[in-house]
Amino acid sequence: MVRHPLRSYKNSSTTVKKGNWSEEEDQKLIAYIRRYGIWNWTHMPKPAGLARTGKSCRLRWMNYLRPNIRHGNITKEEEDLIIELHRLLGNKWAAIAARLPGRTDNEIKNYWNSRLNKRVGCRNKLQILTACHIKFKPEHNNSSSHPYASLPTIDTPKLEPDVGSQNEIPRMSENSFCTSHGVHHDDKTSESSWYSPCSVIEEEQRLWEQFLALRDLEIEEIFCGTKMHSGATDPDLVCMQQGLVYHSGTCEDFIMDLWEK
DNA sequence: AATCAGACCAACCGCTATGCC
DNA sequence: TGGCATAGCGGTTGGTCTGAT
Repeated sequence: MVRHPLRSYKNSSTTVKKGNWSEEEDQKLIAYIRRYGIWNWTHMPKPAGLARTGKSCRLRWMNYLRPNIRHGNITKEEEDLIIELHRLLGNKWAAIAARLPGRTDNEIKNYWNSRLNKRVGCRNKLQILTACHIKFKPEHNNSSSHPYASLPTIDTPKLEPDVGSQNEIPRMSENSFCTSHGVHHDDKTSESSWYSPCSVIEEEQRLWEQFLALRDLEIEEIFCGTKMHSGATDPDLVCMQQGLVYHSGTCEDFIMDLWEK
């Protein structure tokens, strides 16, 4: 990927180059570091003959030029490890990269943002839906245009109806499914029937409520000292939301303690 | 063949952490 | 203890590539 030399700017008496690195610049940096080592990024560019900032040199070296860097071809094992580490550590790219020899935080971050984020996010949604015990059958009626129409069918454990209440939840069974039009009970022993319709908004609202309930449960579990088992929960946010103060250290320490265990 | 949108990714930027005086 | 310099981290930008139309 080539980046044009965007803009250069005057830094006191010298012009600082920005944008993509040329082969010549790379060689200069490599040669200099081989000869003198890394002693000070800020003051290194000038004696190295580079019209770059120290920051730029450091980034180029760390992400591209230093030995044992591996580029591309992230293996399935590495991918699984990234997903697992991200689940545990969140956006701590440096910490994740430290556990993947030869990979840089920048590469992992890019890989996550461009590929894994969507995939994992989608998978999490499906897990949430699974947890919500809802089964969709999009082909019925006009439901093909429904936003959930593309979702796969999910196994359907039973939900106890909120009998008698105004917001009665339709009874679900192995032969039931829910669409935006309502819950359909497909029982061979009786005629197919539809429970009261539920709008898309109501359905989405219920999904979110159930999602948040699950999240609350998870947060509660964390603060009860049990093992965190899913989701990259931001500990600071958790503290804020729950009005709690993690008094024996920072929230991050807490998460890291869990990680160590 | 031309155009466009989305994916990809190197590099930049701003902020924080750390070390030294 | 405070201030400064430097290193490091994570979010964002923007140029190129690629596949769809």
